Amino acid sequence: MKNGKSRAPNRTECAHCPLSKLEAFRRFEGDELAYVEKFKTGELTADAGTTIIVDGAHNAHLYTLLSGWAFRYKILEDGRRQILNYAVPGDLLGLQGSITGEMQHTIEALSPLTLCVFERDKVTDLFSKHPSLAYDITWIAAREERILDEHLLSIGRRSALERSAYLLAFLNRRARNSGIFTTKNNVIPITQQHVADTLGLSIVHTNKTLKKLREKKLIEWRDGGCLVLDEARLSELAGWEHTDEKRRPFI
Amino acid sequence: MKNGKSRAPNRTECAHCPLSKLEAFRRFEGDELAYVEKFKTGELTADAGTTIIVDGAHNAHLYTLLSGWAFRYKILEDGRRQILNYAVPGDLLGLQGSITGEMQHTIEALSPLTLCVFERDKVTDLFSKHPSLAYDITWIAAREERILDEHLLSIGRRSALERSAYLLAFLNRRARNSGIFTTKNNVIPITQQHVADTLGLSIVHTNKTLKKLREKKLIEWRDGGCLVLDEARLSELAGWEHTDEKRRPFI
DNA sequence: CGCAACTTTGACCAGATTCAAAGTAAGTGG
DNA sequence: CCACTTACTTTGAATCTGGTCAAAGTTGCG
Repeated sequence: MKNGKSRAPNRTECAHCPLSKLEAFRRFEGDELAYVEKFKTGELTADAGTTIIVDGAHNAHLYTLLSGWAFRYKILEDGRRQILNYAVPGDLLGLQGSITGEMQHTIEALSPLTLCVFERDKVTDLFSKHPSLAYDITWIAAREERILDEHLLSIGRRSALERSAYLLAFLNRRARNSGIFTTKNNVIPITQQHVADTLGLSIVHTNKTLKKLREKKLIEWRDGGCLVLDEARLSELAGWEHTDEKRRPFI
Repeated sequence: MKNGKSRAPNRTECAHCPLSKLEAFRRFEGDELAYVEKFKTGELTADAGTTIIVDGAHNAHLYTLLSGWAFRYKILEDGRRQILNYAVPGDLLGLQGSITGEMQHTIEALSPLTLCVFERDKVTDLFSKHPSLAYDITWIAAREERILDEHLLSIGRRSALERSAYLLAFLNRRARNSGIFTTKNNVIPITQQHVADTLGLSIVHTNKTLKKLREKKLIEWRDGGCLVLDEARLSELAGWEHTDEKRRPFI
């Protein structure tokens, strides 16, 4: 568990938020932008491998991922780890710890990242003053639920090959939609250990399964991650039909 | 898929809601009660086995389970089924379909049940007029997320025996907290097929695993369901530490 | 009584784990 | 710049958990 957190020297103004320029995200209306600007109390950057939120600890903040990748996980006492989900730009982190603020999972940076920081205490104020933003937060929570439902279906009922295909199609799709892929780098920055811990498989079997996807020319493993060559065929192999998303809200 | 839905002849007034008398639930404050009373548009009863919400369909309603048991599931094209979660009194159903209202899972009655019916359209109004209730809804969504996280950890990383122990401890605990157990009947009304489909196991292996729990005198299988004899030891066997919940909100 | 749904058991098989070890790539300090 | 370390990937072999197939037993119900 590294500690590579630091306050960002220069703060991104919400008015110039790179996310709001992307097609995948909705625009702010009326005085929402001004409110969010006030709601945001700071910015944080972290290196890959940095732990952002620790399981069991109280955390007074909520975060929106501004750039980079992160993931959430839980571990059993003997060290078995289950990765629950991944975060890409626009995702809200830390909401699960609602009310008490006591987190029940750990969040770690998968790549260098930037976070917008919000005070948990101020959420009540947001709910009173900006019902539309409150609704967005609920929408975001409901969306995370739908994703977890999909993951549960995968881990519970799909074969190792189907699961792998699902996960990589899923991550590639999310990455494309959140603008995290540049023209130069379309690699999902995960190790095979991450894949294994997400899918409930051993690392050895994961490696053998990914080999099959490689042989089918659906993916390549390179530059410290996974390059998806054919997302559509991965989805098909997994039997996964992703729902088309309209512009999604973010805060 | 049975269709045993029907409008309840007599409607429970929120002022006399049996849930608000239970220790597990929070009380309404100020004019919340009056608002919820208006927000509720009707009541529905259904027999065990009735499908309440169908995957892929649009549903204009939200429901709160007033009495009985329900469960949510998804199926793959070839019929493999994954049960995602169970609902006990006080649980909100249908929120995941936010915005569009298009559901991505099916909800089925596990026992005879009663639902309070709300209009999805009116949620915006609720968010504007009652931030505290809006906050509750978000809290409920975040809580469901935490539960799904636990399930994911179980299915992904626990052995068949641990998984079974976890599920039964979990369901027993939820049942106790929601007042669904009477003094006479403390049986969780599930079949072994339900357990199998929840845990990602085959029914044969599920049966053999449950046998071990029976031999350890942790459970009994009777009266069309599972009687938990020792919830604490089940939790221990699963390596599951449930977090103590304060009074939880409901609508 | 007879059907339908569910539970139980045994035998065999397969997918996935564990163990072991070697190969590869990137990063660090001398 | 090279030797060394660390993290990650790859492969093979043995083992085991859990799946599939098959069939019988049980329970509730019309």
